[in-house]
Amino acid sequence: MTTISDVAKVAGVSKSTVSSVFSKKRPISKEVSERVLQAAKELGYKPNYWARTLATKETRILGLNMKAENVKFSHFHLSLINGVLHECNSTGYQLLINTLSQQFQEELQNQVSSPVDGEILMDPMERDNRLKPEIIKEKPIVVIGKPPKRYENAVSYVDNDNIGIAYEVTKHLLEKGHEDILFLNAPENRTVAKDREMGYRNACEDYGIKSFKHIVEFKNELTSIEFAYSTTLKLLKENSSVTAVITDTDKMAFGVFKAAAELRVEIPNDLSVISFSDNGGLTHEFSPPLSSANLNSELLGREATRLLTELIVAKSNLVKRVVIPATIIERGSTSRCKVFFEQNKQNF
Amino acid sequence: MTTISDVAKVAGVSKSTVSSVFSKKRPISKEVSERVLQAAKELGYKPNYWARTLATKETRILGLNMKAENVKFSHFHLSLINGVLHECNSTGYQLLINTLSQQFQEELQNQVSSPVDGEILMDPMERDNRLKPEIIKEKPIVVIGKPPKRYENAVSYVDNDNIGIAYEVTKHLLEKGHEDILFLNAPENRTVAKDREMGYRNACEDYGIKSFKHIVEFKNELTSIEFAYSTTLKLLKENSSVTAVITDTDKMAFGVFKAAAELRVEIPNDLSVISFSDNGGLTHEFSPPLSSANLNSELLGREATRLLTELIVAKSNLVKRVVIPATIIERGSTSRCKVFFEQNKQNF
DNA sequence: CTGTTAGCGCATTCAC
DNA sequence: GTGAATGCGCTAACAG
Repeated sequence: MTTISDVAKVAGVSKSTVSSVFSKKRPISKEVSERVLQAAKELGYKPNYWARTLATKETRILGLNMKAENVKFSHFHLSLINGVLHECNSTGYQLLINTLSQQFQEELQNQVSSPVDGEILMDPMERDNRLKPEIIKEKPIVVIGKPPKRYENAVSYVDNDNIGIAYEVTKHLLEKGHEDILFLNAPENRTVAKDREMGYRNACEDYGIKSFKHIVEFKNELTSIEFAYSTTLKLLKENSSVTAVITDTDKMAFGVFKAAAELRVEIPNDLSVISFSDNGGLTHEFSPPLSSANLNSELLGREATRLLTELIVAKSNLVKRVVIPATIIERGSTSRCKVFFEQNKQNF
Repeated sequence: MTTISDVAKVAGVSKSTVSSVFSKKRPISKEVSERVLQAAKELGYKPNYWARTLATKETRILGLNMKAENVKFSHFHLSLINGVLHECNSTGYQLLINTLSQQFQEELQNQVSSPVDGEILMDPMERDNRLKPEIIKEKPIVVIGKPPKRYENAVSYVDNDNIGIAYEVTKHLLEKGHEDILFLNAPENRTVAKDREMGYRNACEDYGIKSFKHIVEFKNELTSIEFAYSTTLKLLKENSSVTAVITDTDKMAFGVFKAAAELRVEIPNDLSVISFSDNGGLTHEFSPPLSSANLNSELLGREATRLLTELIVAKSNLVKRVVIPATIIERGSTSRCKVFFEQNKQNF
């Protein structure tokens, strides 16, 4: 490996001159500059990333931190990353993906400061040990999704309006005449769960529905499909008054479809199904195709990155927030409530 | 920022002792170790990543290098990355995604050695300036796909058996009685193109077909969909003897479907279509669903990572190669050749 | 088992 | 414009 000293020697100049030629941080005469470049080329010299970093405290690397539990990228992550990379590319940052388990990182040998200038945190949890006052102060962090309540004013984040989406999704069903809507929400420890529950409840209340007792939390022993399947199956058997289901993800919806098929309940005729997110990119795989909200994940990624680089460049410790709009896409798994319209036949 | 010296001072020991407590690279008495840890905790100390790297020459970061032109991750990349991350996770590496344009990286201010221990190179091209003798010798590199011929024995790579897949795909059509098969191949500058052409030609020859003149290279001014659309349209108009099309990607197949629809040519009755790859994850979006090869991209990513870490750990400069199997998945866009079977009716 | 010393390769003062 | 000296924070080799 050739170093800056080698180049300096060959070019007959000092190390600091070579440094300046590459960094362009102070003017160098054209003549000297060319001599240095020539020497560098001959020796195959490139400034050493780590040494430079150690001196400048800047890595020009952005981090994307995912919990190792969900190390599998879904469709949601895919387009989110596309958004992130798009921004990185235009600002000259590289992206470091960190999916190492908390356990691994906490082992003594692996305890190291992070090699990034700032970090995007995905999938925030209610109790998330990636978020601590010490850590937040160390370097810029942008959360994607809603941070735990105690950090809401302490950390910047980019999120959808989950309360609003949940409201709209529920309203979508209510306006089709559904009055008994099952809501299969995200696990309780995910920060989105509360917002979505609130949107759901608000909509029900606004439409005079009192039976929003069907909120069910996901149990971690089962996969989300199994959970949705067993819960739906049980409910449909016990309580046939349920005419619509809202699921947290398209994966969950698979479980609902499976349960419905088993009981010969037709979708959407007998049961409407709609999902909050199209994380898995599976909406088209259903028959009928699954109605869902579109969370605009590419924009989520883009704005998070933009915000992060802004904080880095400005060396700012401001706390900012960006809300990304979401839209509902009807695909065929939701329809008017048969029961309701039969009961109210005389009114039409 | 607190450093190792601060901790050493507070704990009343030397720097190297503190270092060893964290790295565990030499035994430290329990008593001292606890005192150091205590001090570290009080001060909020973590070893500095870049200082450590500068001293050890190890970053424990793997690079994934994509050309910036195709900075958009497709489905193919998604599962490939899942494979890469899976491996990273079990070996404790982090993943640095580098999509910076060649142009950016070549500007003087941005010239830096790479911050990774080794790199995976995607989408190799015939003339690829990421592959040069100097670079290859610097640190371990694993190419995904086929490297340019002159580097085939100089660099490790993981690839599908593209000749074999192309042969099988073509054979698949030939055995259904198709004798005039259009092949919309990848752009000439992509290294896969030659292998696929060879497989196609071999199959045609083995089946006594001489009209394999329909190989068409993609022109860069158009999108692949436009290219496929216009080429197919033109050909179907001029030369209706074409009864089957092989496309490089599922995206391309969209163009074929579009052209067919416009001419009221029915798929698969009048025209069979099959794609080499399901890069876009779109195969199910077609009606009928698109038959295609499955390139096993997750395995591609996993094996590439495994190979790379092997080379890094062994400090080896061996050149290795891994071939990942692919399979053909029939989905409905290919069928027996009507023309052929009508012509040969008497034989059945 | 622990301390001392000497770099790792670069950027950044401060002189000239 | 350029050079010399100093330090970034850590590990490693040697010594005890």
